[in-house]
Amino acid sequence: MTLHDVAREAGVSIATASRALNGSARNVRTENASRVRAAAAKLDYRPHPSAQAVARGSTPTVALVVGDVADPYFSAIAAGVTQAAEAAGLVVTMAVAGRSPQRELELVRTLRGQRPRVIVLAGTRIDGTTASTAPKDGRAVDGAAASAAPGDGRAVGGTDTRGALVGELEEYQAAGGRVVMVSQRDLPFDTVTIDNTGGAHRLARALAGAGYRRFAVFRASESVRTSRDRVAGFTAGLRAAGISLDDRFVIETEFTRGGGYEAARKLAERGADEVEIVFAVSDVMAIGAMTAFRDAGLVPGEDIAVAGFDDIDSAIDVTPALTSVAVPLREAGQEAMRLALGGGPAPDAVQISTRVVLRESTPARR
Amino acid sequence: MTLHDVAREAGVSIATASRALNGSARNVRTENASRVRAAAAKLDYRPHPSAQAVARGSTPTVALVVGDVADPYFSAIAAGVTQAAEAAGLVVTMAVAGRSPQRELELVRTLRGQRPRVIVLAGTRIDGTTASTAPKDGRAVDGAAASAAPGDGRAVGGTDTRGALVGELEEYQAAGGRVVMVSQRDLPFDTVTIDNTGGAHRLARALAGAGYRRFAVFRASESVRTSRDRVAGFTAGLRAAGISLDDRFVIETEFTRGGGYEAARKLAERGADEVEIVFAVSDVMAIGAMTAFRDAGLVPGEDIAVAGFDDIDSAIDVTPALTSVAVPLREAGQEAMRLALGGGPAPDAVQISTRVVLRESTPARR
DNA sequence: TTGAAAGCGCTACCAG
DNA sequence: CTGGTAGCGCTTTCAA
Repeated sequence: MTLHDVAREAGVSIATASRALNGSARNVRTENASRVRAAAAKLDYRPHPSAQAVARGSTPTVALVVGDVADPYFSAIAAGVTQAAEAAGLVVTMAVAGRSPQRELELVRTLRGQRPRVIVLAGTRIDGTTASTAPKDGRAVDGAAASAAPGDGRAVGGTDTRGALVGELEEYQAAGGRVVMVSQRDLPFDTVTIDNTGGAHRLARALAGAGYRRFAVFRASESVRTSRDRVAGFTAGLRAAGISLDDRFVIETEFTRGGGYEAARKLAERGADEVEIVFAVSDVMAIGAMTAFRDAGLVPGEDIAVAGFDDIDSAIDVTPALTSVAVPLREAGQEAMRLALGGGPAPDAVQISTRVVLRESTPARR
Repeated sequence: MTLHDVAREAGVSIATASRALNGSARNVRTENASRVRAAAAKLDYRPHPSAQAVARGSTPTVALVVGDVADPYFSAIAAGVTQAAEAAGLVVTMAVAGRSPQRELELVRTLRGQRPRVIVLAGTRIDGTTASTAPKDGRAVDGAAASAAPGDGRAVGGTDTRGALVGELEEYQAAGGRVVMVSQRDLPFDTVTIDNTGGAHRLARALAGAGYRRFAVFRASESVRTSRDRVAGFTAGLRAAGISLDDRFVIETEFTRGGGYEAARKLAERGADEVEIVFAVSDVMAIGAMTAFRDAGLVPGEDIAVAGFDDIDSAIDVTPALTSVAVPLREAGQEAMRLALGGGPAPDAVQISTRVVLRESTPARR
């Protein structure tokens, strides 16, 4: 079952057998090649990837680090990466960072040991690698100081674990590995980003076009870049349509279903007559908000319109169906592999575009 | 950066360094051991898993085969497996079979090459490994003929690819590997199953207890074991409560959202006055059904009650919130690892229990 | 306890 | 084009 056996069975040297089975192109006489293949088939030979790895110095694998497999956000990306990787003959090894920067660093270290061809980091949507367990007071040290422009939020991220991570990845890259970040820009690696700003911009214009004038926005904390970008794009879109957003109706809340519920409850409580429509920066928030409105006696889509962002599956399951912006996460994953496999020089970047989907939660006015 | 360097730095032989860092227990003088560890730390040494693998003959990994990462059913299982595996210091490599038995076989072959410690197959919920691409006429040959009792549905499954798969896994197991199947029983491997029958049974009793008497059931094709089990459990539960199910109201449809919609549409069309409540064998079907009822002018939860199975996230996002049976998929994944890691002799089995969750879609009657 | 050395299975360089 | 053969980095007898 080893190459040795195959070679003997085929009556050639082990070197020839190796070449016929794996090595570079046509340097084996066709006849010999087929004898080897026959022998391999007969003996049910399977190459030993680890042995190949130690001999060549790298494994035909792509290491994928996600925050949480069960989160549709990550699993959609994972699906894309897996699909593209398998098409390229690469096996995916997946690790879960659980939104902890330390864990992420640890994993990258371990994974590097496996000598994968590619490392893909599908980070969270929070600034500074992942920030949920990071100190909130901003005194964290950022390892990649040179490029940490003040005010862009990158300073969040735990005492130097971010710097260590970047260092680790840079070494890996210098040694010939490919690194791709999904939705984390500003790092010296290939990057796939999502067009949050543009999508929100177009959504705003579409809603303005549908006749809406008085908007409310439910957004997450400033440190959530995704939220920030979406709000920025949305505001700009409104402005382009000649509409201004009243600060009183921009409500900061959690980036969760509960957050959306809470914000809507508050809004309904203090009287929502002045707003015709709510834009929540994510679908789960929007869905929570719809329930809250209903609980407060307002019928979503009639008394108050609601729009979200992400176009998650349940957007069409709720009543009324939710207007949203579709984010092709799976494509983002595929694109990440394309970047990794395409030869381009390292710090390359592509942006995945998003698409507005109007549904019954935002009926055209009049 | 190799063991060699560490050994030199510590002034010991490479063999000693190996023993100090990885090998079996206390056979190294404590002083030497700590010197080696110090050297390793100083040099930032990272062992090369592939080299270890080729030397020892196995990798500290668990190979996980799922049908589709983006499907919450699989991603929840994957999350559990990953969590437990990481806790045990194992890396997970994931492969996607895309519901094709051939692909699954191919993957197992490839994965075996990696010499993983464990192989976990999270099969589909269809009989015969995966049946979607299998012939429908039942003339398929089943490789594991001996145990293929007629009528238990196992005959479905593509010309011997199932037999080949079993053979492949048996060889692997004989060579010391551990195999665990999730939700596929009747195979000579460790198995984690979901208590579909019991859950459905309890659901039926709970609904009977809430005052319901006239039931309809939306089920999938007979070849979908999950559906079959749930229907069987449900029927038994009703019987236990002294209720019988009218065959006219057992509707076979697709195991999808669209299937649920279609079934409900038909039922509403021919008049649903005779039924008080519909049990759909999955939540997605139930949700589709709710929409269809609404489209037909019936208010779910008022004019007609609806219950599902799985307790997917959106069960609480729909209106009214859906009564369902929670299936702890993540735990199933963890349990799979526990089986694999626990020493028990191979064909062991555990069942994951399910829990009824009553919500507004099935208000108590009167 | 420790070191020397024989592999593990495969690749790739070097002569032929 | 092909066959030796020297590694790849690590584990594990086998003596010492």
